[in-house]
Amino acid sequence: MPELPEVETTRRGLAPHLEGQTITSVIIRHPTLRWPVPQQLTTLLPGKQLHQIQRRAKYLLFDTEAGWLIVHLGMSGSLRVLPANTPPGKHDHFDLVFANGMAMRLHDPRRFGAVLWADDDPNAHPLLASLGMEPMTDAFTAEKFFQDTRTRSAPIKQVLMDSHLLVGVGNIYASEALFVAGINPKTQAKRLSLARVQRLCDAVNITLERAIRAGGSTLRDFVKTDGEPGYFQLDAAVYGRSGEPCRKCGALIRQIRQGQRSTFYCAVCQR
DNA sequence: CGCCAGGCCTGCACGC
DNA sequence: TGCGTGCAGGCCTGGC
Repeated sequence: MPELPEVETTRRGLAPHLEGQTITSVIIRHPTLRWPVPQQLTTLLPGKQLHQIQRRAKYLLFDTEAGWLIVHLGMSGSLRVLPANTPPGKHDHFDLVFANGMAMRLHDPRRFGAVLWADDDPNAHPLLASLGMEPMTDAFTAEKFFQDTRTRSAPIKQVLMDSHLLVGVGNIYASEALFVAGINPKTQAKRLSLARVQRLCDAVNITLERAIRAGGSTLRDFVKTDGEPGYFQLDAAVYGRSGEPCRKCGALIRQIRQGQRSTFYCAVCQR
């Protein structure tokens, strides 16, 4: 479920409730998510303060006095803040409990998510060390992405989702950004001109920023006692609109398979 | 029942 | 031999 905008919305929703709070206990109900949940969290974290919540790609980074807790939401994960004594549901695998009586609870039916640990620099963690450029930052430039794609003969849709080049663009936003840029998802990455790469990079930033803004209205949903955390509905231009008319030209939106993933596009607007 | 789902790592085959 | 690259498989559960 979560793509970068959802992860960033989660970060912004959690931060005001948890930053500065002291951790009193850690509850691991399911010891294996995508990878084993480090057992030592239960002894490392109690008594330690949570300074700040940061984000790198789709990883949430919890800066604590003892080190860094790293959380990835996978495809079905969500985090919320609730009273620590709230009875856990079937897929509530992990709690961070705080001195103020609240807990941050990880819910993840498919268990593709992860809870990891880094003693110091989380960006040096093996899973984060080789990540590519962060969109919506100065580090993300069209010139660099242009250089990086000169050897890539794969379709631009798939290259756009290569986290070693650029992070945070998942299956939905890859289709959306390519529509905004007017680029056919089947185009070989290395055949795009610098000007078109520039348009694509702008489209990635605009698409993600717009989705994050849309997520702002859901922030209050991160604190409540029951129900689902309520991710926002994306107002997609092409994603999931197979067979429906393009909002720009009226042609029917097409759905194809690329790398075992669905891609949606308008064959008229995207060349 | 089969198929689909928004992530992302691993391992394999291939070509330079 | 050692890489970068492209591709398939796999992890799980739930909804249609």
